[in-house]
Amino acid sequence: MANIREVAKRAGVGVGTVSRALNNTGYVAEETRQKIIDAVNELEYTPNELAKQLFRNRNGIVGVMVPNLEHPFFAKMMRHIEMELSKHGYKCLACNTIGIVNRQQSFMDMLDRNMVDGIIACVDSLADFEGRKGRAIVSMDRNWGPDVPIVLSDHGQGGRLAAEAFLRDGCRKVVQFTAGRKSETTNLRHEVLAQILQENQCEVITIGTKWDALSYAYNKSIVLQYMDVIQEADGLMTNDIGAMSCLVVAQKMGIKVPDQLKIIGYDGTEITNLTYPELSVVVQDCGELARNCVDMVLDMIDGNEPQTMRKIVPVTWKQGGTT
Amino acid sequence: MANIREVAKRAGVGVGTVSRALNNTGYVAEETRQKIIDAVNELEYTPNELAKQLFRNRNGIVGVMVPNLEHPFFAKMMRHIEMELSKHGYKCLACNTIGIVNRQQSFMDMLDRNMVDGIIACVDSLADFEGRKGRAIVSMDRNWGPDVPIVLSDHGQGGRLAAEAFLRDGCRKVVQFTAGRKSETTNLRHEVLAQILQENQCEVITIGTKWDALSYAYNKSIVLQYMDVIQEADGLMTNDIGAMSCLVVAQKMGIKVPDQLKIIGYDGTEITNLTYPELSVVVQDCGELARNCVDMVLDMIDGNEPQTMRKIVPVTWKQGGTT
DNA sequence: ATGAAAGCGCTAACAG
DNA sequence: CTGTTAGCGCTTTCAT
Repeated sequence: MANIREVAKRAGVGVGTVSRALNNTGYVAEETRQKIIDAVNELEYTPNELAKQLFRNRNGIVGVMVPNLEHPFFAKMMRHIEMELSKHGYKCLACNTIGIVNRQQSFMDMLDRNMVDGIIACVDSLADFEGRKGRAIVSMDRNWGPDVPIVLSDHGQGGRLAAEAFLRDGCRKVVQFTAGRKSETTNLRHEVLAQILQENQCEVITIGTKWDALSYAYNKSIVLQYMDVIQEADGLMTNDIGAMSCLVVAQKMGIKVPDQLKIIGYDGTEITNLTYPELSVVVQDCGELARNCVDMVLDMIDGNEPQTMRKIVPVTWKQGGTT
Repeated sequence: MANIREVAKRAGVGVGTVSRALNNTGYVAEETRQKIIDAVNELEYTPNELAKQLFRNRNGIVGVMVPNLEHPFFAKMMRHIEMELSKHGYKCLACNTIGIVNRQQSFMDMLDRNMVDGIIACVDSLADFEGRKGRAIVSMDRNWGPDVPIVLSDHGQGGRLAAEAFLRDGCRKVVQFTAGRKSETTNLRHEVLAQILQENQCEVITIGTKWDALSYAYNKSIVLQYMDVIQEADGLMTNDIGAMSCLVVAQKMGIKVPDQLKIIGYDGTEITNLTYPELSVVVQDCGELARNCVDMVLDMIDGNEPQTMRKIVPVTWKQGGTT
């Protein structure tokens, strides 16, 4: 645990010279540099990042909040965000917000305490954003008001793609499960789906749930609870997990998919490859979402105003065997 | 961005007093305390954690390495580890190691640079552990040699539970896909399974793969590649994703599960609820694994020797519809 | 009970 | 080219 002063002493130079040599900043004679390198090796010196961080008032860490790290969609986002951050030399501090009171607030506080340089938040409520205008915060897929830039999928397009698939298959009565709060940006998919289907004389039943809790058991219980509604429908759309739950329950009850019921998953995470038939899905481009979140937050950390307050990323359709 | 000196000046006291008041350390008169609190509020002062961290030479962060944050098992571990760390006031720095060269090494370096107080590693190779004896490193499920304490599931028991299920169902020929390197602790499950089955006149075919890459596509391609072998078998065990891939492919080919083929998943992540029939699985207790990893690493951060170099956590059997 | 002062380990400005 | 010095913002003796 040698420090820079010991290295300097051993090399017979001043600490400033050591710092310059090690950081390649400013001039240092080749001979001197070599003496310093030797001293570093002999002492097994490694710079203390904590001291650098204090000096710079930065620590190169971005906090990433999601409701649940285990949820396939958020896990995927987290993977992409972490890799993208690492490309830029940043580290990723991960945080589950569900199930821990005040977790979100304490995470936001870390910005003030300089424990993170910025935050990417994929969570619902806007708790404690007040007074943090100008801080490096980017929201993923949730509207936190006019002061927080948001990166999100084109859910209007998502709703349209799903509607077109249902119409293509001649559906007359489609059920959709919505998640979380009304008036969320993410509910646009359901509004667009309903509008397009209704314009085409297809009935739409919209059922509100709180899937976001991501209890697989809860998902299934909801499906079971509404099974009578589903049985009378010929189409269904909800998030991946919900859709897969429906598929399983429908199969168990002898409903033929896709003959009697078309099912569309929203998100398109990898797990939708693991059913039979494979789920037809609207795919969110997590790589691109992550890239935009990271670019924006790093730009803000550098002190710039957000280039845009709203970045929309296209979604794609992936045909499976359930439509 | 007021600092402690400005607060002190405003309150008309010394910085030491402010520090003591804010941290409840040492005496401070009620009247003085109040003046300080007022100053804090007026200035909207928040302590700079970076400075505290330098002083303590700790930052309250534990690095957690996994191959892939998106893999259901590692995502589950990450969730549990993060929640467990947060219970103890620690933060979780997440890291994907797959697909980025030298990622693991640079993560290990962070220990030396004081960028993390400790590391929980769920990765294969032992790159760069050399010379770090005594550092706060805990390994999850991988043997990194005698100097690194390890927390792992009782894979012997896991193999036994699976074997018993196959025998109960009268299997005569069981295929198992092994993942990653030979001689891994995790391969014990396959050895025990093979031994028990063979003792009971049940043939065992062991096929080595590199599932760990966690490409769902790769999983499926492997299953397809060995489909002729699988078709002649009446039992199959591999990790959750592999097992689900098999289930899908088998169903697609008209193989009846579980009548013609019994399938057992190893890990027991939530996604195994999402097939029909639900997968029968050996469940790893990620909560308990996480608790032990965290307890050990925090203990080591406190400067203690590991209480044990090997902590084994029981697994459980969960009966699904595929056996 | 409190203020002054000495660091924590590093960087950067400044004078030579 | 290099050594010295003054901080970064905080905590903690140590007198008083």
